Amino acid sequence: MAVAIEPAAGERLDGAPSDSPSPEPALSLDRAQPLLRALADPIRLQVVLALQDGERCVCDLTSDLDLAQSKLSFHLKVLKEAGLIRARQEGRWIYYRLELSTLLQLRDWLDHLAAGSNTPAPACA
Amino acid sequence: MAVAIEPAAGERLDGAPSDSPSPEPALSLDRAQPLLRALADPIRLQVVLALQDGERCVCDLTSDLDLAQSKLSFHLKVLKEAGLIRARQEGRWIYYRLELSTLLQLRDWLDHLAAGSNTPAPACA
DNA sequence: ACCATTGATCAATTAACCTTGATGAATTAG
DNA sequence: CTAATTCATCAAGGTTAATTGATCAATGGT
Repeated sequence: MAVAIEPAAGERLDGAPSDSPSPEPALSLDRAQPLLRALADPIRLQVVLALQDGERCVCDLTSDLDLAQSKLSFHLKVLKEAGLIRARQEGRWIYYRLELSTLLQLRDWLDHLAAGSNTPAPACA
Repeated sequence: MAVAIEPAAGERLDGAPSDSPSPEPALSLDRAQPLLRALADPIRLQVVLALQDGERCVCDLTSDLDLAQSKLSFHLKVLKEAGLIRARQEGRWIYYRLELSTLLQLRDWLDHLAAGSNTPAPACA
């Protein structure tokens, strides 16, 4: 016993204590796996990084990352369906932005995974 | 059998507040991506979960997860090459265990990614 | 209305990955 | 030594995912 680690859900960025804007729903294995898959691609990671500083329209991303329009669109779709980014239309441009909460949920999931890794259990034959 | 599992490199498992802001080496994009890829597979995630409670030999994992020996071996190799697990031979059994620090590094990387996500930056045309 | 631009979608090819079954190396029991 | 067990590795085949080029819908300017 004494290993329960449920409290922290949404907080613990760096020093920021503040309040809790979102308790983060806590991810199940089935939900974490698709997120990992969506992030497990060099292009999609670049996209996510490019969105770190805020929204960007597809046209900008295309030139920033030097990608074929079709290619970028494909990866944006994967990220969107995974719930990692969100689209917003304005005029004839479409802006994408990170879905912070999803990223945080994944972080928390990894955190639990690591935290839940306790000790022994050897013995085989 | 002692079975001590590293004193933990990342800290902040459960209650332990401790200090040291970044005990983990800090992951670069190039290093985080292969880790995500290695985890982005249902079987490999199962393996990781199965190792949460400690070391297990391949034979046990095979029956626990009901996998063909060859198949499991393949996925163990992927995880090992990614640095997420480590093998230890004892007699004619090979025990695998989680490489906690790698998992923590990835968590920290995600944490930075999320923490570094500010808001503004619209404006396109 | 017409045309240019933005971006999504589709079909076909290509590439990456996973699975399977067989073989081989190392270890241990008889 | 021989046989059995544990596990890694390899080659072949199957499956899924990514890339490419073309087409289409929507928006906005003229």
